Amino acid sequence: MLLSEVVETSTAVAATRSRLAKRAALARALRSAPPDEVATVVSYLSGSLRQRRTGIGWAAHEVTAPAAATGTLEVADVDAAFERISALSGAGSRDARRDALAALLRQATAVEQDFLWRLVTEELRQGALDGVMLDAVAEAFDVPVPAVRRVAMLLGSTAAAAEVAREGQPAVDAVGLVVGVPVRPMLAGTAPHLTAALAKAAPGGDDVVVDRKLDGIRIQAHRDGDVVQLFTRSLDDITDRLPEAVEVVASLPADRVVLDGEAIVLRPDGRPAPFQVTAARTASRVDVAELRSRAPVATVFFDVLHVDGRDLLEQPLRDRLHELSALVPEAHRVPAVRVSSTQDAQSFFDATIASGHEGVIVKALSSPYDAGRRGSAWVKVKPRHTLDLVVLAAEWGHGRRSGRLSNLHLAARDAADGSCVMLGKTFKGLTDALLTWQTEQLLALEIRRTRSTVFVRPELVVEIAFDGVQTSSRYPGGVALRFARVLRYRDDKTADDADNIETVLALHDAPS
DNA sequence: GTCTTTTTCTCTC
DNA sequence: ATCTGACCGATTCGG
DNA sequence: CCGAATCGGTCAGATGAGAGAAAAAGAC
Repeated sequence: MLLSEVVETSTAVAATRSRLAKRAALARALRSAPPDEVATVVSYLSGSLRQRRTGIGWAAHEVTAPAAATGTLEVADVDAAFERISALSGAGSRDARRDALAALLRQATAVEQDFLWRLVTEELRQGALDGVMLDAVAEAFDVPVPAVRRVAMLLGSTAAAAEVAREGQPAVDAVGLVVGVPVRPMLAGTAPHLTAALAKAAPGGDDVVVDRKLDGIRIQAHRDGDVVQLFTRSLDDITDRLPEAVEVVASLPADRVVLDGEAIVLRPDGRPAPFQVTAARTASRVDVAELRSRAPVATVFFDVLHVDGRDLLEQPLRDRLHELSALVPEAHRVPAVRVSSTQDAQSFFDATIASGHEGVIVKALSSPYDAGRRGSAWVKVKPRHTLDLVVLAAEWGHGRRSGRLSNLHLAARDAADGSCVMLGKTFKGLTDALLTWQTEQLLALEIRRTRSTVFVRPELVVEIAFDGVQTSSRYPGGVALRFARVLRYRDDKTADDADNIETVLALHDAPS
């Protein structure tokens, strides 16, 4: 299949805002793709290359090449080119990658070059990604959407699901969980407080379990006999980085098992280490033995998807938890309670926060393991902090925010001298109306600008919600806000009324 | 030529 | 990660 | 009973923080 056909489809998809029309256009392209190219076409038309890492990013935009007059590039050639590029490493590999990229771009027309850049940078912006593509696969090959969703979950990608779907429903139905092949993890929705979470997860007052939410990294463990593998939320294999988790899985009284859980570094007193400590530990690939002795990870599980030949994905959580408690000792299970009242849930939440943990996840006991979407069977609740901060600057937005000032630079006050201490940036929580309003206000306060940023007199005060304060080497106060988002502007406050840096530092739990 | 610092990318949340 | 706006199917409302 | 308004579930897109690894660039 020609790349130009894919690009034409993408253009058609981008041209309409209707999801049904996008789906129809995508389905048409999938039907005309040859069998061995379906997976690549699905990948490209949902905004991703097939290669997980290419070593090419924003900096490679320096690379330019004259455009070809006619589109003769085949999808398979593009995939092969990126396969070669992603295999390059060692000294001089950056230039080798850029040369290979330039060679590819020379074969592409101007519109194809643009499409390839958007693929490489993961910014296709055609209004359809994996979710719409999944519907399109179902339409193209006349298979029910839930069946396609199920296969995409089991095989870990919609591209792999499409290869099966094109063979028809019997092939789709024959797919089961394979121990060793990571499953897309089930995700949780969010709620502002417990009452809302309970209403969302158990609308009819159904039974729920409340899990402690640990601030570590998600781990999916597969064991087939002596072979244990660990995967992250994005299905990266990190088996070699967490030997202590491997040992836990290897010690379980089952031969073949798939578990879902969390790895987290705990302090000697059992309280959680700051997230940065767990993140650094789980990201390190060298000297794992040494790191293990300094920052051992605790491994705890909260779900089980397979035990000795039995797939449990479609079983209700109630039954899966029964299997989990029979298989995994309590020390390696996430603390959880079954609650019959909001008060019980609240006291578990309060105790969880008091012990230093992140929050809770409310789960409907009747729900199957439904991966890939952020449904309402699991709902997370975390406490929220707020501060009134001064706006120091704002950056021009991109895409649907272009022409408006979007990303705000935020600062607390230093009471000693009235100066401002920057704590981070945020673009979240802004409505279109606020975006327009703040652009006008900030331009009136402008003192200087760079290409991307407008700096202003520090007079506007904005109320910011955030999850916590973390150690920072980038910002002058040595701390930064985690997940900052705008709640509202404080027209009633001046910069002198904004919160002080001391207030922020008091919330900081320094790593030990 | 070797060691240190900076940049870029990829990953977690 | 969080958040807003948009799309769409289902349910409720107005006449 | 039919079309319009409203609601709830999802999706896309805009862009945050830090840390490690690898390669490039700088210092001498």
